[in-house]
Amino acid sequence: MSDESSVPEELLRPYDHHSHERDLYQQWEETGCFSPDGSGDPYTIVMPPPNANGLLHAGHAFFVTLEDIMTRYARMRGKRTLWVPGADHAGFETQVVYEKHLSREGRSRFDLSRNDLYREILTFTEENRKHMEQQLRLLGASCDWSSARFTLDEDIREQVYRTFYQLNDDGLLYRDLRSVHWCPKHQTGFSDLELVHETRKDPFYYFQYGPFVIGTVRPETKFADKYIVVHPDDDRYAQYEHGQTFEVPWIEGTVTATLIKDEAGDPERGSGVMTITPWHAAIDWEIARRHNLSYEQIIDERGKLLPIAGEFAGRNAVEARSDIVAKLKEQGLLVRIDESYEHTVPTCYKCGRDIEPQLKKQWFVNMQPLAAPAIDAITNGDVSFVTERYRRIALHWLKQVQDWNISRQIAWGIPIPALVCNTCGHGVVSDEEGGTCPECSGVMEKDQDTFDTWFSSAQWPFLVLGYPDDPMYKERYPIDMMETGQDILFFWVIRMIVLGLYRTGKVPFRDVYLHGLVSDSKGVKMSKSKGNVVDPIDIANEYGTDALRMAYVVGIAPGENMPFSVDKVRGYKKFANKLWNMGRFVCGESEKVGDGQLAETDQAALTAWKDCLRDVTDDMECHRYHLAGEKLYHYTWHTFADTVIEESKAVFSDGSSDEQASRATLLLNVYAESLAALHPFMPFVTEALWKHIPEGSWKSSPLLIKQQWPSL
RNA sequence: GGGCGAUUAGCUCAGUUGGCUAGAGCGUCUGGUUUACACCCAGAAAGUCGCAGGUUCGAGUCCUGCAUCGCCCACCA
Repeated sequence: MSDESSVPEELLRPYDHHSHERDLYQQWEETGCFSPDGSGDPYTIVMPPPNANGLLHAGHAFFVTLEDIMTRYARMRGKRTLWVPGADHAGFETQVVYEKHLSREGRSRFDLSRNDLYREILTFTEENRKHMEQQLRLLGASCDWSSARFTLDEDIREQVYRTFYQLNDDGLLYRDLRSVHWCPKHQTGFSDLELVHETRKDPFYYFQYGPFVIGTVRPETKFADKYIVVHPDDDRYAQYEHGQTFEVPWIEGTVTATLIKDEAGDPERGSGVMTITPWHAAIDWEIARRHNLSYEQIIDERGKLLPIAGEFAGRNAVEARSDIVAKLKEQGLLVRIDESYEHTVPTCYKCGRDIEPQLKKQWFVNMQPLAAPAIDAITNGDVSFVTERYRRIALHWLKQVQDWNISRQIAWGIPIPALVCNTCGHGVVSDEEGGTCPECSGVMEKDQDTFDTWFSSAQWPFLVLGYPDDPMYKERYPIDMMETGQDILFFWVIRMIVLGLYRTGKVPFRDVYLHGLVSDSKGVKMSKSKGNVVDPIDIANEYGTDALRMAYVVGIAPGENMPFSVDKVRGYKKFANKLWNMGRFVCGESEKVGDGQLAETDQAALTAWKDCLRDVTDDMECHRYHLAGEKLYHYTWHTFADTVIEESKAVFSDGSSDEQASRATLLLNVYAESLAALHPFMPFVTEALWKHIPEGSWKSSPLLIKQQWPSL
C-alpha cells in the first residue's frame, strides 16, 4: 500500500461487530430511517406478531432476517416502505406458559380469579414485549416502531368485536351444542387444528350386547349406551327393524336398547354393529341428533367417571378401563379381544393427553360460505404463493374446511361479547349485561369465554393499518407481502385471507412467502429436552448479526427447513471481516480516483460486476434471496477480492497514473455498489463501511440504509 | 385412508424456464508470515445427482413406475 495514512484508523483493526451494531441501529432509529419516506410507491409488510410470552427463538430470527431483507431491499428501490411490528397476546399459548410460572411458585391458575389471572398475565406480556422489541433491534429489524401494535390494543379489540357482530348479523355465527375437542388437563375446547392425531395400537374389545356383538376401544364410555346402530343395507341385520327394542344385560344391570339404522354404520368396521355415546364422540352425536335420541354425560371435564358409572364413579375413565373390562368379562359379556387393532387418537397439541370429546355450547363460525371467496382469490391469483405447492395445500384445506370453534375456556384473551344463560347455555351476541334467557327463563350472564387467539390475529393486516378509516389503510391495503412460517398456513394465513375478504372485500396481501422450520444442524427439531436449542441472540452476540443473517438465508430455498449450523455462521463472520479488509485496501487507494474514465480492462471488470448485479436484482425481485446472497458472496470474495484486487496490486505498483486512476475508480465504484447490494443481507458491516466510502457518483446518501439500489 | 415433499461430495444444503466440464459452507489433504486480510492466500482429493424405464440433439432438471425417509390432512365403534 502506497499511503497508510489515507486509511481510516478504524479500518486498520479487524472488524468488531460489538463496536458497531448497537450504535448503527440507534442511529438508524433516531434519524427516522425506518419510517416511510420519499415519493415512491408504497410497500407494506406486516410482521407476524411474536407471542408475548417469552424471548425470541431461532424461528423468529429466521423470519426477521427474511422480512428485513425484503424491507431494506424495497426501501433501496425507492419504495415508501413500511414494516409493521407487533406482538400477539397469544391467548392459550401464553396462559399455558404463565401457568408454568405459577406452578414454579407453587401456585395454580385455579387459585386466582379470572380478573386477577388476566391482570397478572397482562403484566407478564408487557415485560416480554419490551425484551422482544430489544431483541428485534439486535437482529437489525428495520421496522417502523411508531406503528407497533399489540393484539389487545383497544381499537383492535373494537374491530374484532365488529367482525364478531357482523358474522352474527350475516348468519355466519352460531352457538350450538356440539361435540367439542376438550382437553381434560387444560380445561378448554379447541378447534380441529389444535389436535395432533396419534396412531396407536390399542386392544379392541368385542362385547355381547343382547343379540349383537359390538366392538369398542373405549368400554369406559359405554355405561349408558342404549342405542344400537347398524347400516340400513347390512343384510346380516335385515331381520331387525329400525326402532326395535331389546332388553340387554349390561354393565350396571339390564338396559332397554333401541336399534337405529343409519348410514353412519360401517359394516366393514368391527362387527358392523356399534352402540353410541353421543356425549363423548362426534359421530355418535351426529347420529343421535339425526334420530333425536337422548344423551348423557359419562365422563366429567377432568376425565373422571360420573355417578352413572356406578362403582367406577370418580375414577379416571381411562385408568378404570381394565377394571371395567374385567367386570364385563365376569358377567360373561366379553366375547374376545383384538390386540392388534390400530387407530388414530386425537391428542392435545400442547400436553399430548387424549382429547375427550364433550358436548358443549360454543360459538362457531360457519366456514363454508366464507371459504368460497378465498378459494376464488387463491385460484385466480389475487394472492400468490411464493412456493407454488403451498397454494395447492391451501386450496385443498379450504375445500374441506370445518366450522371453526372460536370459544376458549381461558381467562387470557379477548372476552367474547355475548350473554350466556346460566341454566341452558343458550347464548346471545351482546355487549350488554343481564336479562332473562329467551329459551328457558334462566339468568343471562356475561360469557366467560374468550376468543381463540387466531380469531383476532386472522384480522391482523387490516387491523394494524387502521381499518376502515385510517389513510394508511386506504393507501396500503392489501399489503404487499405476508412472510411467515409454513406451519401456520392453516391457522393464520388462510384465515387471514378468509376474514380479510369478509371484512374488507379485498385479499389482505398480494404475496405469501412461507419459510420452513428451523432445526438443529442435523435436521432434528430443536427442543429443550433434547438440549439442541440455539439462542439466536447468543449467536448474534458471538459472531455478529450479519453473520447470523447470512447463515439464515444463503443456501436455504424458499419454504425449505433450515438446519441451523454454527459453523455456517462462523463462515459468514469471516465474510464480514473479509469485506472489512477489502475496505482497508480499497479506501487506501481512494485518493488515486481520477475523472471517472475507465481503461478498457477496468470497463470489462465493471461489466462483469453489472452482470452479477442484474442477476442478483432479478433474484431479489423473485424472492430468491438464497441465490442473491450466495452470488454476492461469491462475487465479492472470489471475483472482486481474489481477482480484481489482486490484479490491482500490479497496477498500483507499476501502472501509469492514468491506469492507477482508472483502477482506483473501478475499485471504489464496484466496492460501493457491492456494499449497497449486500446491505439488505448484512446491514451492519456494510453500513459501518459505508462511512468510509468517499463522496462520488457511487454515493448519494450518507447512510447506506437510505442509499438507492445500484443502477443496473 | 387421502395428499405433499425429499433422496446431489464425509456432514448440512444450493442448483430459478432442460445446455453442468454438477456448486457452496463446514470438514479433509498439500504448500505458503506474497505490504487489505492467517477471520488469509494458492492448490488438491472427494459425487455413475436413490433405483429402473421413457421423452429429447442434450436430463440433477421433464414423464412413468419402484424403494426409502419425512411432513400434512382425515369423525377415537
